[in-house]
Amino acid sequence: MQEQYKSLQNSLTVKDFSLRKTLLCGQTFRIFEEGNDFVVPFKRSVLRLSQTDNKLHYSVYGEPLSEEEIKRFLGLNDDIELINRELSEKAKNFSEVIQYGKGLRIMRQNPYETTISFLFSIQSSIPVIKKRLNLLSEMGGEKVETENKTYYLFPESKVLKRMSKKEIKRLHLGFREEWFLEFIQKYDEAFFRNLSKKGFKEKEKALLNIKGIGIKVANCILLFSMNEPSAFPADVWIKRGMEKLFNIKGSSKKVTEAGRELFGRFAGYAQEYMYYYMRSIYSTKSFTNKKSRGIP
DNA sequence: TGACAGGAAAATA
DNA sequence: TATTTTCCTGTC
Repeated sequence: MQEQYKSLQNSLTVKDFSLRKTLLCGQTFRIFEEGNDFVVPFKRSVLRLSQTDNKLHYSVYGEPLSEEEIKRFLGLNDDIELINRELSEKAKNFSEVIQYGKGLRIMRQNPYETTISFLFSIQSSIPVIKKRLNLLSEMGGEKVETENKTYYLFPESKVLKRMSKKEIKRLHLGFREEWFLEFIQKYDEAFFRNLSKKGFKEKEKALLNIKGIGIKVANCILLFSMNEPSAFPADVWIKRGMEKLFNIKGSSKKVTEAGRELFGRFAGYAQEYMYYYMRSIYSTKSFTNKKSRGIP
């Protein structure tokens, strides 16, 4: 049993930041709501986060984390004023979309975990993806205790490599199962650490080489975990948005290329703003609830 | 309870 | 090279 650590509650001052939007805009899946708190496993720790106006409150369980690690994780180092200014200059009539999603940040997540998350996301709704990832973590991740609940870290590659086919069947992955089995045998955290040092095209090519990863998932991994803010994943919502706002339609590849061309180096932020905007306005599902509306 | 949501790969044109 | 078909699970 590892030694458990809990920090005192700390807080840091934030500007143009919405914790809720950032965590609920589809870039990350393993988030747990406890009242006003969000509990998020990260690295070898569990973070408890909450926000009041321009204060972000956090405590850490498991292993200690520096303030800098937390800021990087939540995209708090991004120059959001520069990004928003540049995006509204590049695309006409996009200010309303930016205004709507204001506070969203692109997170910097672990690429190994993010790759598995988006492999699981193929042809799946968010609640289904969450269920699979949480079950996988309970099966192979280390426990971290908090006051009222036990959480599980995302499993390491060495643990997943030892998992039996029978155990993996419990995830109900369907046609994704053979991609996952191949992935955990062939790849590990070190592969992604090395790949992260390369350029955009080389990263994208290596990701597309993984069975089960196409243009959309590759761009999700680049954007959410490989520090490539120009990546532009085109899912159904982005396709709807690009058609509605700019009359651009076509395959995922075509829409991704058009989005990167239109928005430039911060296209990923445009993508997240558009995703949030389209889902909030057009979704009939729970995403459009009171909670996610109009929060700072 | 059957329609529907959700991407990649293989097959086909 | 571009388009169509097939794959599977969970939800409402």
